[in-house]
Amino acid sequence: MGIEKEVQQPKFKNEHQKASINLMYTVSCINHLHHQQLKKFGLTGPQFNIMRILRGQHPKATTVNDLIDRMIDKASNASRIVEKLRAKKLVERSVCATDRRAVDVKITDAGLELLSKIDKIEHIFFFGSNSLTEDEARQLNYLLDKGRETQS
Amino acid sequence: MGIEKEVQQPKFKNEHQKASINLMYTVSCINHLHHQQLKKFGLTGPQFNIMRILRGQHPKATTVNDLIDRMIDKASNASRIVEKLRAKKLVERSVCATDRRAVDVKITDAGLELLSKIDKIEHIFFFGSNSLTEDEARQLNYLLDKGRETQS
DNA sequence: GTACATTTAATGTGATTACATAAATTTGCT
DNA sequence: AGCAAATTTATGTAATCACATTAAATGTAC
Repeated sequence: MGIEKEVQQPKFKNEHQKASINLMYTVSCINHLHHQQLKKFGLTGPQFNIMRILRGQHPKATTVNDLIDRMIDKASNASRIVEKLRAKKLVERSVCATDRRAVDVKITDAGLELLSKIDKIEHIFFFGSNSLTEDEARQLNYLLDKGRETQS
Repeated sequence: MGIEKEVQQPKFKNEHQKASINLMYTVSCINHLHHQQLKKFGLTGPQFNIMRILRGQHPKATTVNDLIDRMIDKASNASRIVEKLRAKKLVERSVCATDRRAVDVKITDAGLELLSKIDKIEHIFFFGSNSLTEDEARQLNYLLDKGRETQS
């Protein structure tokens, strides 16, 4: 269904305004889907995002600051999210050996195991995997990168 | 800057996964920008969204239920957002004449005036207005609509 | 007309977010 | 070395969100 129907707005000022609303609406749909599915595994979206980053670095540790840099939503509260994950024994936290201000975070075996379960619904993290061709997805990535260029 | 650099992830499993992350990252940027700018006018993003819907219907009233249907993020708490706007005298609320369960919401003159001020930074609500051509924005809209098709 | 299900909005709640601030450590300068 | 500035993380707080529940009005079947 086109965005006009979804938000019941028949006309937009221009394609750029429509794109702005279309983007926000699309991501809202994605987030709701992720939220629903991740709930079954006891994770929130930001928690899952951090877990994915940590798995990508495994077996190396990642500092909280690195996590912030790599996170999709850089404003979320990384250290409190890490604490939630630690309480669930999905990550370990330790003072960094070379910089005692920093905190090294590592995914645990239990964390890796949980992620491997979530891998079974991996397709929900692939946007348009059933409707867009690889080329179309590539084109979408190109347009997003280009559109972000002049955002301030 | 491409999404690989932004989230420091050199490789993705496929273009669809990259698109998913790219979408979420892009909208996170948009939201932060909107948040920063709207703060100056004392509005949050969802509040502004509702105000825009009400202006579009003006001078007709809109029920809370209609607002929910039209909102970009349909899960946010419409009636509490309306109450915030009413407290600022930007909207009026009245029991619907034909269905006393429903609540009619109307934008006030003060609300319209505030929106006309925000119109001066309208360009921030046009995604990629300085970097994407009209055709490219149209293509982006096409890909978003198509990609959403098979989301569940 | 009555009883029961449905619709519509508001509210209670626990969790999360945004933002400011604090505390500890490191860096850089002289 | 000594000291100010910068960096890194954690925390306090108010606002917001997700979700379940409640309350009121309407619709429907008999």
